[in-house]
Amino acid sequence: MNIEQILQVKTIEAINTLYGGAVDKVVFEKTNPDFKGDFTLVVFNFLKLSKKKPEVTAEGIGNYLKTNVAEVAEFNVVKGFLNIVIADSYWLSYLNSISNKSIINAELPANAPIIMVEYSSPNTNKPLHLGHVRNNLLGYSVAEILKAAGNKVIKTNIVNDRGIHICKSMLAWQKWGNEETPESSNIKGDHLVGKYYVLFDKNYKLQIADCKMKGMSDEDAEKNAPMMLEIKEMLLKWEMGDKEVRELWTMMNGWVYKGFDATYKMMGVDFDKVYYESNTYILGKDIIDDGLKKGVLKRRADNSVYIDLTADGLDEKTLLRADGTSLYMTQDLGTAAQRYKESHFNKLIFTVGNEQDYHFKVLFLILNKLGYDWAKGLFHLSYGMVELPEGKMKSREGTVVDADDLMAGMINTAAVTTKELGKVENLTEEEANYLYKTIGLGALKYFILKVDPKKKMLFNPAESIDFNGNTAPFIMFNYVRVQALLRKAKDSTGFNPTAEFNNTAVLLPKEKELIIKLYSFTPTLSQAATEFSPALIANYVYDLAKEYSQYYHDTPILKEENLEVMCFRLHLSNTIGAAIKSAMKLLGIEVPERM
RNA sequence: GGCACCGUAGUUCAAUGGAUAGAAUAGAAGUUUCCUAAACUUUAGAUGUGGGUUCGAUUCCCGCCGGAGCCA
Repeated sequence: MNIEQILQVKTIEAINTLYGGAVDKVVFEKTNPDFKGDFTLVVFNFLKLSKKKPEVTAEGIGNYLKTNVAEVAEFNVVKGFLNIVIADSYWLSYLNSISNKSIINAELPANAPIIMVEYSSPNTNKPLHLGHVRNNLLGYSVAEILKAAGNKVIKTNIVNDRGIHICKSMLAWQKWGNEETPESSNIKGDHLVGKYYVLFDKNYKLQIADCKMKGMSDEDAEKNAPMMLEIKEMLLKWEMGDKEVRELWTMMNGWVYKGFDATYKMMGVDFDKVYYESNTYILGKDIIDDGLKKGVLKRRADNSVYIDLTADGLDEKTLLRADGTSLYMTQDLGTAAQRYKESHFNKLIFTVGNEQDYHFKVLFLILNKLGYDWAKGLFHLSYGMVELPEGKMKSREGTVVDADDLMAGMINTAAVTTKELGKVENLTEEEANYLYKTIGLGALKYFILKVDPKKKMLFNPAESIDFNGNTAPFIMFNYVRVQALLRKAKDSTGFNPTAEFNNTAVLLPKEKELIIKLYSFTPTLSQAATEFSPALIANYVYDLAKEYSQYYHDTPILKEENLEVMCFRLHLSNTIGAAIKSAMKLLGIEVPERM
């Protein structure tokens, strides 16, 4: 049991003994910095039992804890708040117990829950943009966090590689491509395909305008523009397995995958299993049959199949068109079932933007109504859109922020800044380039992940992402300072970070704060895992780095004359450095050894 | 029209129903013969609006205003 759990148990005991009332749960929170104490209990909830004033109740519980819990050094009461001070000796032995141990358990228990995390899921008709960047970083980080919290994680990606929109770039390439390839044009494959997607749209719009001139309505013009008819025909051919169309499709998708791989690699994300919609889009019809049999789904007079969700406050949802063709919902029902069959997951997390909240609500509801037990484990990790100052990104208006450009820009800014600060003197070119990449991409990842996933966030391309203040470079900087201290200590004093330390001196207030901060790593990790929120880790690691930065500024470490105290401070620094590195890893951010 | 979401310093972000609403950045003023100043210190500045529940509301409920989204 850790100290918090001891306090909880003993407080329940205290209330029972003193006031004769049963409480099943009490919560201690961290004491507000303006008051003396480490943990605080708010006693207002127990007044009904104690039938005494808040101050008297708090005083009673405080006395009980002080007598019955050895680690409680003292306490004070302010109104209904009971502030508990834990003895320095406890915090010192706690630090000893965690220093040199990995703060995250690498070993998974044999019966670890299986969690499948789906993220990224791009279309193969255009390169990745800032919205995908948030998705990828979020999915990857959540997977890391769940792993660290003791789950077996399977990262998956389902590539949307078929459909009418994919035919657009294919048709444009056929018409105007002149056999252009990534090699011949020296354009990254996904960008080359994106170029033809845009080209399609441009010419299609001209045709629509032309049709309208000839007197068609808006709707008819869009439906009957020659290029629309052509891609519809192409899609039919694709579905019938037409050799020429399939070959073109295979070739162009190949270009895109090569491009995506490069982007994923740069971003530092990966997948255990990749699905392709071209293999899964047929799935789902057996579920429809099952649903019809069970009477959960119904057939309309025109032969279309639907589910009535009006009792749940939703609409009637069509699941099969009158002509028997399926919809997105149909295949999503099928793929979910297929994945369960393959992996027997306990949970399946879909990392998808909040514009699809309704879709997932319906999807989960249907699967639950069909009586599949595993449907209870489905979760939509719904994240907010990334907006630009002028509003939502629109590919048609050319306002998208391209993922590759963004990352390259960040690395470049990191290079310029690092050189300006004169920090590259003793580095080889290779080391310098690694440093620019680490800093630039770290800054970008932190900038995105520190925001609560549920909330929309704003990105202003005109203002470059900061490297000062609440940023990854600041956090890295504090890690680097620790490493510099440790190198020097090893050279000059032979400091051994794996040895136990002794410290009989009284802890400085900041030292105690730092140890308590380390103590809260584990609860923060479990909270981040239950809430699927890397932002909690980001905020935590920033707080830790900031506290350490103040400590480093105010407190001599290597210059401390008392050897025992110096040794303790080095241990503390070392442990904080390790915690920073571990936390950053959960965010998918590497830290440099020097900067 | 129906459904769900959001509104906190100039700006970008925090705050399991708890104490005087925290940071960063931009602004003002300082700190370097001292372990890496991408730092540290001081200062000024915010809960859209009106009700309700509560000992206590940024947080929960209702109305209004404003913003973005999904469904036909």
